[in-house]
Amino acid sequence: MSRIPQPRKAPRQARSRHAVAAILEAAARILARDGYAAFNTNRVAEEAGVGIGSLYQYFPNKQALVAALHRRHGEETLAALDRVLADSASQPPRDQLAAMVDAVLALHRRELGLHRVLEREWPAFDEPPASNPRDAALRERMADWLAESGLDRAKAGTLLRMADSLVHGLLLDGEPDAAALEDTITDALAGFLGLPARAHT
Amino acid sequence: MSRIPQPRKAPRQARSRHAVAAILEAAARILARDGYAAFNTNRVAEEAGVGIGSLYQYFPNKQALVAALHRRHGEETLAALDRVLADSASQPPRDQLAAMVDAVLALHRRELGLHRVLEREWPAFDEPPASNPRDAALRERMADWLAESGLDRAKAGTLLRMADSLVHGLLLDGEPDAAALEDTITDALAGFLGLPARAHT
Amino acid sequence: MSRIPQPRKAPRQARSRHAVAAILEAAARILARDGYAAFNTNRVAEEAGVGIGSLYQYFPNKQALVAALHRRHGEETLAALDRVLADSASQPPRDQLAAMVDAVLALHRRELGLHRVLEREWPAFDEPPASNPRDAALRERMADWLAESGLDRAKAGTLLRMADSLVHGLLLDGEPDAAALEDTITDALAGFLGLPARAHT
Amino acid sequence: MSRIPQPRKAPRQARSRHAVAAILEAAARILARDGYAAFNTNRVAEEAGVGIGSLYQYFPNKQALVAALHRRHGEETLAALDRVLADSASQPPRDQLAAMVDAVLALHRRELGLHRVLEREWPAFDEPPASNPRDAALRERMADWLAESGLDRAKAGTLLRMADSLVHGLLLDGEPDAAALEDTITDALAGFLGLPARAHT
DNA sequence: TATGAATGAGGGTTCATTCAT
DNA sequence: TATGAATGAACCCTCATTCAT
Repeated sequence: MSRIPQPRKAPRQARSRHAVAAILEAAARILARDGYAAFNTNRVAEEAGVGIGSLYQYFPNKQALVAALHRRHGEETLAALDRVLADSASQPPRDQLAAMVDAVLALHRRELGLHRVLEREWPAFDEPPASNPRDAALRERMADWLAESGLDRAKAGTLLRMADSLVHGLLLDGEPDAAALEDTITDALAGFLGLPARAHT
Repeated sequence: MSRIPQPRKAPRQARSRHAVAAILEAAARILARDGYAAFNTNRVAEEAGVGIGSLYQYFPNKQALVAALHRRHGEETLAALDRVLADSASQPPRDQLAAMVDAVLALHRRELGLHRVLEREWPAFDEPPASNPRDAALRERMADWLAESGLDRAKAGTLLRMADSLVHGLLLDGEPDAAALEDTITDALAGFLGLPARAHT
Repeated sequence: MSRIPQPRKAPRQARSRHAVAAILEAAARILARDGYAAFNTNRVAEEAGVGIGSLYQYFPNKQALVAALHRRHGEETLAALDRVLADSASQPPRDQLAAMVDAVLALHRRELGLHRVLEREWPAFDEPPASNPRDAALRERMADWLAESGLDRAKAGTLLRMADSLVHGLLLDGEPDAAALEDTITDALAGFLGLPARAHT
Repeated sequence: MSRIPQPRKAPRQARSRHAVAAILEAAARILARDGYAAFNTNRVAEEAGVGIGSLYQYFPNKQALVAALHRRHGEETLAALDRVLADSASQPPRDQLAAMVDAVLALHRRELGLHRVLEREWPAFDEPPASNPRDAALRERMADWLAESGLDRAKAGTLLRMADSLVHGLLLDGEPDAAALEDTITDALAGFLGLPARAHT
């Protein structure tokens, strides 16, 4: 119960890669549609159109499935932020921040149900969720951006966790009228960073 | 799986009230100490020194136990905020906000493990967590305070969820050096509310 | 995988004692009739007319079932030997030995199939089978008898293992014509102990 | 579950013979090192450096693997006894017997772990273990020796089973101080055969 | 009212075996 | 001929809940 499990073997053949993808898709679908309570390995295998044995050939246990989903989400987030930073290089920090919030929110809106479960019902692992290479890369990216913007590098970690918490807390559980969410979150993050308030709203 | 279950009967006799309290204590203890995975009704009854049958006399099912803990937490939060508002009636909004953040953080620091589980591993119920009388009262209190402080009443709901998200996201998963957490969260909330930044830190 | 499991709880009520007995009976029956391959906990529970959950209330796992059967066998053996020694106190060692062999063989003939499995298919536990209080008592009894008979106390352990091996090896796998088995085994044991050969055969 | 399976095909080419040998080696190694619980066909194939499909080309099923190991052991025993009888042709029966016991014990001491499993955890087959050509040859050899030594031919079968039981029962489960095991077993066998006790010990 | 023995659906995981490549 | 991905029956065990006492 101590290590976050890794995929058992890297799928090398085409058939395998397809199976792994199908399993992950099915897992995400079930998690999003029915919640963690309905998420069991037999169901995932069935929904993936794969034998239960095949599932266990690529994932050593149930947790590894969820871990893989998490990993995928982290990678998507990293890619999105990189894109945003590249596209908004010349803008003032306040606007860059807003653009990043926009991007992350868009990412989460795409798979609301899944992220709700991923965030809220992740069965407790021992390891703090933030101690993986993806999150480290994310932190590094943010720290660089903060420095370039004349802000405090050291706030990167807290900024990320703050953003994550707000996205999940406000988007996932929020009322459906959460239209101005981008502004809401951006204002809060800006407040934390000490950026000036928007001119007027 | 559709309604949040209520306690089956109000304990009217002294013995009953004692049993209910013991059960709730045991539940909180197990959740805090061992996590949701170890939280099962037989264990709770045993730890409470009560027969499993008795547990089901006061709680219709497992979820009702967790719901009761949530309720208790909501009530403590409400009481704490009331106290803070009464004590800081004459201060500027920024300071009142900081005092409230302090109080809520103190509340959570007291039972870190429990709140982590309560927040993160609460099995999905259908009902949005915010639709109960306690949360409504909390929202009302905040709305009143916002109005008195010359701010936007309508932001009460978002403010509360934001505060909750940040407390959990930063305190519960945070690094141990979370000393300046009060300032961090207060700054973010102030940013959201449009309050001026602190003079300097 | 290191300790031989003990019964989970001592059955205190009449109903429980009955359940435990039924489970043990069923386990013995299945082992004897169908072998270890067919011995699974669900089948045992079914054959015992008991829910699988009840089985696990009294036995922490599958091995504990087999261990309990072993224990029972050891106790029966001990009782039988005590009886024989009491009944043949005045006879010469050679005859006492023969009487003991007779008794043990009779014990095994009663439940041939079960003992075959118990002896041969016991899934490897880490603990050497002989390190339990029952076997210690058995060894003690034999050592005393050897001393009283003017023989070497130290041979008790080997004598017992030798007897056990021969009973199982010759009776359980033996040809059906194993009529003179008593003499065969007694002669071998007597040979080991240095007792004079029978007058004539 | 009714017939002891034979190797599916005799390996005629060099490559095949090598594969079969590697598989058998791996099987013996796993059995000796990790016990029957860890003995599964996929693991054997992997340890042998062979595809699981190849394993099933030479062995129709798992049992065939164990059967082959048994066969190998029988052949080694037969060869060893032949050698001993040839070398001790002129000695008295008692000494020849002791020499045979020595040889068999030496054989077993070489692969203690393996034989322990082979003897104790062999999953029940229907066929009595003694009804194969190797055992028949062994019995024949013993019967001839008994006759030459002026003893009862008919005791060959029992003698063999007795020897086998004692070797396994005393050596495999025995205490480490089993130094005098040769004498112990020889005395017992001599007792059974009616040979005179050793002069003095 | 309190108890706790009994239940059994359900779920994670293994592994002998097959068969397409 | 050799491979190893795929399979799924089977099995051990948990735990929420009931109900006879």
